[in-house]
Amino acid sequence: MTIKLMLADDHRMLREGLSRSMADEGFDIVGEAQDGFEAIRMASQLKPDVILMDVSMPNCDGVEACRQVKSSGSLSKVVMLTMHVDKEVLTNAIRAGATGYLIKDCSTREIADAVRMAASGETVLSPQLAKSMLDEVRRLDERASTEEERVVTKREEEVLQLIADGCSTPEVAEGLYISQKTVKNHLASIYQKLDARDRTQAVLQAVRMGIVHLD
Amino acid sequence: MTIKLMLADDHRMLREGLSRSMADEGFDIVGEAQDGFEAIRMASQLKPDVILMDVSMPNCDGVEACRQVKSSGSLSKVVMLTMHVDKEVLTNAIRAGATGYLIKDCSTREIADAVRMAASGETVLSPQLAKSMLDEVRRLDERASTEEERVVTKREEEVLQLIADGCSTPEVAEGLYISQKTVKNHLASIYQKLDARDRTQAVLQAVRMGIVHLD
DNA sequence: GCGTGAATGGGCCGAATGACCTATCCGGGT
DNA sequence: ACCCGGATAGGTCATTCGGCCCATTCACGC
Repeated sequence: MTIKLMLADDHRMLREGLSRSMADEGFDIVGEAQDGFEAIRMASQLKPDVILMDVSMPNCDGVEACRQVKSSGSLSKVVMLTMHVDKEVLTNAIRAGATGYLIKDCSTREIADAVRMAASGETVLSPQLAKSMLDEVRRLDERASTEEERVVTKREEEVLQLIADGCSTPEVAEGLYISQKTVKNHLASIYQKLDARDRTQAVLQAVRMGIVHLD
Repeated sequence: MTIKLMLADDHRMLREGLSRSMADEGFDIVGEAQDGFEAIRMASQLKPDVILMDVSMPNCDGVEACRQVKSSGSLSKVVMLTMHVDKEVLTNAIRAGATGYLIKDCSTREIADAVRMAASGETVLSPQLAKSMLDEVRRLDERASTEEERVVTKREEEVLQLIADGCSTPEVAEGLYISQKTVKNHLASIYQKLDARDRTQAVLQAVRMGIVHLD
């Protein structure tokens, strides 16, 4: 039960290098396509378990080719290869039905692992991509947990969160055991700090800044 | 240059099974800890390349132990193991400085791959976790691109977007070349459909549903 | 043709909102 | 001892907002 692998990339050098490496890793290289159209044709004939597909190719790019292959009812898994980390392209690839997404400078070993995982139906992200996602988590997290340099005070933050949760001014007052007037004062202060002119903009800005969270 | 691996898990069965499997995969198992404190002590003495650390352990859980190890200046990479996919725990683990995050029912091969990647400094996510992240992308994407089954009409969507962009009622009216009254009518309709009682809640709900986008 | 829903518009009214002003109290830092 | 910022609270005011009536037009489908 060796895995049938198909390659699609317009650069001969890269294609042949990859072919050799993957063969060494024990995969059965059933075909190599030089452009998107060829990839679509070959996929339907060869029925590979996994297709390693370059994002940028002449005659129908990899994302579109992936979409075509998937919509043809093929069971082949598609792992996209790309030169750079690009969130936009990643999103499009996912939309097109790609099972994995790798950047090209990862090691032969990593590519092989990704192909094996894809063959078994697992979704695979390039470590660098996973890292960028996690970095984002870290970034958002830091914003949220920075006690110092806080733009709004703790109390103002509480007001914002309650408003985001759907409370009106009197309800916020009740929730915080303070008067409506104080709530309005906090809001006025918030508007200045967040450059907002009403509660709607203030909450949206707070969401953007990670100060409050949507359930 | 075999990779020095340390294990930290309170279940003897799992620890020994993992130890054997990882040894078979070619790793040098330099130590096994039974709880968080022991893990911290052993990490500083043994200086492993990678620590496979269970999230839940007596005497200082894995996340806290990871934090301690990292803050002690250790260069050991920490890969967290957990029973279930939990976004909250994942976030905490990342915050604590974990290099990877795996769920326990993944294969020996996957764990081995993860350890190798972690050792080389790559961030690793369990395929299932990566998948859940991608699923979220897919979900959001579908919401955004579903032409049919739209909850709010095109016009209502335009109103929502302008309000999210910071426009007041008269400004929305101006922007869409309609009267303020019509804007209010659209808003009233939106409130019903989105179960919101004011523009703030309507916009937040729209953001949650992917109907409008924050710049 | 007839109904339905989307989009447009009006009037009315009470409540909510935001702007601007003042004031007290407290804690931390100069 | 003094000042400052945060949190509390009040007043007044015009504006906005949302609820509740209503009507017209147009396009689509049955």
